[in-house]
Amino acid sequence: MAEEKLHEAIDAMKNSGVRITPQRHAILEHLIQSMSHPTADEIYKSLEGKFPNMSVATVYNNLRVFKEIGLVKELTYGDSSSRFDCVTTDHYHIICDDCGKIVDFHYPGLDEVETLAEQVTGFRVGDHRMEIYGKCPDCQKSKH
Amino acid sequence: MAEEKLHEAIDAMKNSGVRITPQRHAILEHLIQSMSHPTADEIYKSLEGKFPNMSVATVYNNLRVFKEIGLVKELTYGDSSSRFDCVTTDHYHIICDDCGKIVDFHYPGLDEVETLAEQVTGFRVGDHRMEIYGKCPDCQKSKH
DNA sequence: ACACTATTTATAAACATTACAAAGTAAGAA
DNA sequence: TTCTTACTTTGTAATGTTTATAAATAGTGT
Ligand SMILES: [Mn+2]
Ligand SMILES: [Mn+2]
Ligand SMILES: [Zn+2]
Ligand SMILES: [Zn+2]
Repeated sequence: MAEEKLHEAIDAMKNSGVRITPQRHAILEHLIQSMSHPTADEIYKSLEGKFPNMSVATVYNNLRVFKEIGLVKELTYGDSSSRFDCVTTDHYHIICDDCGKIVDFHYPGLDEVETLAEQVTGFRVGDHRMEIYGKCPDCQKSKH
Repeated sequence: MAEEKLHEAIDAMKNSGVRITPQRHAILEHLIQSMSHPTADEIYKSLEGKFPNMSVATVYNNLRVFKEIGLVKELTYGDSSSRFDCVTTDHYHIICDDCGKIVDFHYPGLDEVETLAEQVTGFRVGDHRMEIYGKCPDCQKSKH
């Protein structure tokens, strides 16, 4: 399943004329296998073992390339650094205020809100984003 | 109306034991009168004339103070710098992809989504955020 | 006026991200 | 396979926003 997704991603790169380098392969693999929403630096650190000489700029460069060909989405929250999501199908996120955990969460698109916004503001709507904030089950248990 | 809002803000500061300084007064006044969502640096630059010696740190410090006593909200988008909103009643924003314009937009809270997310994820939900992206009327006209 | 504390200022530091140039490499052509 | 070339990686410097720090300043209550 993850294997399959990686192959699809590599095909997408070939079709876009983007070269497949060992670094790109590893970054994609990490994104797909981790099943999380890592920061550029987390990816960089997780690949230190395999690529002791890889530059952090390479991670940033390639995440941008992946974004451009639609392989990943960038998630920008208030905190310092962006996170990256290789699940590009529409979904929302719910985020723990205490520990920062990010969990995927599906819901039909908010078409009504988009339509109303279009009517009220005169904008031509293209997209929207939504996140929900709260306390995750683990953090609810700890009596802090 | 803006005058009134400023007075309310000053009262809130008094009640919170926060001193009223000329800088704080000016920052609040700018936030209220501009009717926009300025960055810290935009506020800083707009007050250069009146306060040639004001430090940019003062702007950041005071925006944090205002946030703590609930006078402003910080808006963090993907781009580099935070924006600040002195309208603290619940509302959403629609943002132009081309020129960055931010327009307020009212809609009943998305209670359904919050409830569903709570059930599906086990999180205890506290809050949510949503923005809509599109092309503003002005940018639609220009044939770029 | 005095004392006390909050605030401002100037500056340096932190941090994520991008820019740049030189060295290295993937991929197609010969 | 070897060659060629444009793309990629690397190392480092630069950028831009925000925070930390310490000394100077200014509100506030006595
Ligand atoms: Mn996700
Ligand atoms: Mn607003
Ligand atoms: Zn948590
Ligand atoms: Zn616009």
